Amino acid sequence: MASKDRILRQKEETRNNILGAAYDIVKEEGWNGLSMRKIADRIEYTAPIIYEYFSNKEAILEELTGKGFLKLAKELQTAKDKFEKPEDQLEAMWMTYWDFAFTNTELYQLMFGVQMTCCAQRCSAQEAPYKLFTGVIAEIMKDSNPSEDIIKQKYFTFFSVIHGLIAINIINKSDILETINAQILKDAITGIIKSIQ
Amino acid sequence: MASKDRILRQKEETRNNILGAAYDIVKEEGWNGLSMRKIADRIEYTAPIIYEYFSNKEAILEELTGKGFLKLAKELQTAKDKFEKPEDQLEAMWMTYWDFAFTNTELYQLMFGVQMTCCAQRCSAQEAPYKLFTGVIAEIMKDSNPSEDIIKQKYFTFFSVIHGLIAINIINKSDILETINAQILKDAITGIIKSIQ
DNA sequence: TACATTTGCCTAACAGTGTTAAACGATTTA
DNA sequence: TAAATCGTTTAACACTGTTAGGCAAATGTA
Repeated sequence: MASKDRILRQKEETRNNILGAAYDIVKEEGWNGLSMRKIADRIEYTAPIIYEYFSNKEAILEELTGKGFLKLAKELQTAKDKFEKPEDQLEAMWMTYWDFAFTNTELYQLMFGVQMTCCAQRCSAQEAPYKLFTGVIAEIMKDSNPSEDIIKQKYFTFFSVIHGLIAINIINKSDILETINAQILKDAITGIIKSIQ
Repeated sequence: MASKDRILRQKEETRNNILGAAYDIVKEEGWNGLSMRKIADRIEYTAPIIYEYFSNKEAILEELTGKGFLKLAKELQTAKDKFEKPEDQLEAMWMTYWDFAFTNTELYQLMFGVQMTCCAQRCSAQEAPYKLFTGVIAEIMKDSNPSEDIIKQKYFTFFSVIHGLIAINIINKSDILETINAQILKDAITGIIKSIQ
């Protein structure tokens, strides 16, 4: 009964086709453009058969997420293997992480819940917090006569740490110890302030 | 014709009611639970009248985003006003920012595009990158015999900066100068590595 | 007061979504 | 050959955002 094998192989293939089609659609039309019927169209089937491979749409996303983490882990490993000293390894790994996010943006969005806000056209209100922060930063740095770009950079440094920390906490729903949060937050803020004084 | 005024006031009121109802629904059922018909139900109207106040659903979200930034700016301002020295102001402002994110989580999610990933049950694959990083961090810190929590903390510090930086870049779609990104990234990575050696 | 116009609001509908149940033809099994 | 199973589709349900049409009350005009 070698035909059993062939059928199993075909099943595995269409399973992969579904995942591939889904990711292709997302790359072309974004996450909002993804629908079961569109996936079915690509693999030249009708929508209901997808449910014989995945229990629902979310299951497809979860599998893609899993594949994403696997791919990331693999790239991190090869980055690590290029160096001997752990300091160099760590730097290479984070650089790889950075690159991964931008060569697989859609995947990264799925894995870490980064949504493109509808309000991309920076509603003018968005400027107010920005100006408040940069104003104070400029005040602290006034002795060294910093350029606009330097101030912007310092602002983004602050923003990155704190927004990043907030994001993990929201996504992981307070899986992280409160003390760790407080420690990182305090370290980051005082550290960056010191570095700009 | 004072009735004109009353009608205008009523219009403004239902406009606010729509925004309020929308935000209430989101707080109760999350962003996926928000629909035009549910909003209409709350304000005791039918869905189409909402379109006399907002051109579409996205316009409602945009207005909420705007309100969010306004509220944030106000809170930042009062935090700033409590101190004289700019260093203290900046610290107070970022702490306020932090608090804002967690007392207005849904709003923050909308403003900065933080999605709760479906894969909240940390698909085991998610562990692989985590273990890779913490492994190397532990190696660097091995002389000081660090606890699990300390290593976790260092990992999250890295993650925060880099994920935060990635998130801004994805959301703002490369509005930020490449040089600034490179600078922050390099500063952060080498800085944190130095701090754990 | 009588007619015309505007306003406020609703019902119905369209096209799309995720998902399920029923059916139907082909293939495999007994 | 008859029965059972499999792969696939059609049809439907309950939603979604959004638009067009209509009805009835309020308003403006003669």
